[in-house]
Parts: sequence; structure tokens; C-alpha cells
Amino acid sequence: MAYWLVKSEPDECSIDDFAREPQRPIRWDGVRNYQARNFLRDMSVGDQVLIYHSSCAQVGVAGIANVVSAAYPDPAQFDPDSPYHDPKSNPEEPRWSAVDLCFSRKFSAVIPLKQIKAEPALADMLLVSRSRLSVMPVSEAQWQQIISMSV
DNA sequence: GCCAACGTTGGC
DNA sequence: GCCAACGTTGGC
Repeated sequence: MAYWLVKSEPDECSIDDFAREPQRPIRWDGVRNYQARNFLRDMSVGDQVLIYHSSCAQVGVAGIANVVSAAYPDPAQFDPDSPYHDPKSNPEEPRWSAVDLCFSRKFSAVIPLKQIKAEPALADMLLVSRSRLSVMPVSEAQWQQIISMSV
């Protein structure tokens, strides 16, 4: 079992969207960065995923989801009406992947990015050290640290 | 809205 | 293959 973090603008998809229908899988699609895509492809059913809210009033980690479907071709890349349409992607060899996530837990307060940055044990977390990466692995030690900061 | 970081594109 | 131009992400 592995640990991950994914970023989302809560206007697009927030922890509340997961919590509203906890049994319903949500497709994590629209990832259009190769490094992030490769991490998506490394996800396995049962892996745990921190849901991070970006570009909003309360930037930080909002809760946990788990992987219920491993990577499969992201349908949006072939949909001309989708903002994620990629005319250069070939159905024989799809360029982009998606996974399905289900709700696990909502923290009663978002763990602020500021607090994460202030924690020395998290200094080498990719969230802090690598900007603009929207899907990333989290080490077990980092995971435990984050969980210990949640309420 | 500003701007730093940084991935992608395309000319050469 | 290099690199400048450009576009996007995302914190503030």
C-alpha cells in the first residue's frame, strides 16, 4: 500500500464532493502533466490519497480518499467538448490516464500549507520542494506526520 | 492581480 | 539538441 497527494481547486472538486456521497467513486481526470500522470499510473487499489485544496481561501490538506480503480485511459482526452481534450492523443495508445477515488475521511479543519511548510519533518515533501506538481507520492513518515497534524 | 517556478513548444 | 518564448500553476 502506498501513499499519495493530489491537488484540486475545491471549486472543481473538494473533499465535500467526496463526503456528499461517500460510496460513489470520483474519477480523478484532467491530469495533463507527464510526471503527474506517471504517478497516477503507479497507483494501486487500496492506496491512500491526501486531498489537497489549492487556489482557495484555505489552502492545505483537507482529508483522505482511497484508490478504488487503478489507472485507465482518461476519456476526457478524446472528448472534443472537454476542456481536457487532447487532439494529439491516439486511442491506440492513450496519452493520459485517470484513476477512481472514494471518500475516506474529512479532517475537521484543513491542515494549512503554512503549517506544513513550518514542520521540519516535512521539508522534503514534494508539496513543499516541487512547485506545480499536482500528483505526488508521500512517504510513510510524511504520511504519519500529516495524520498527526490532523484533527 | 502579481509574479515565481517551471513545463512545453517550436525555430534553428 | 539548444534555448527563447510562451503558457500554466498556484501561493500570496
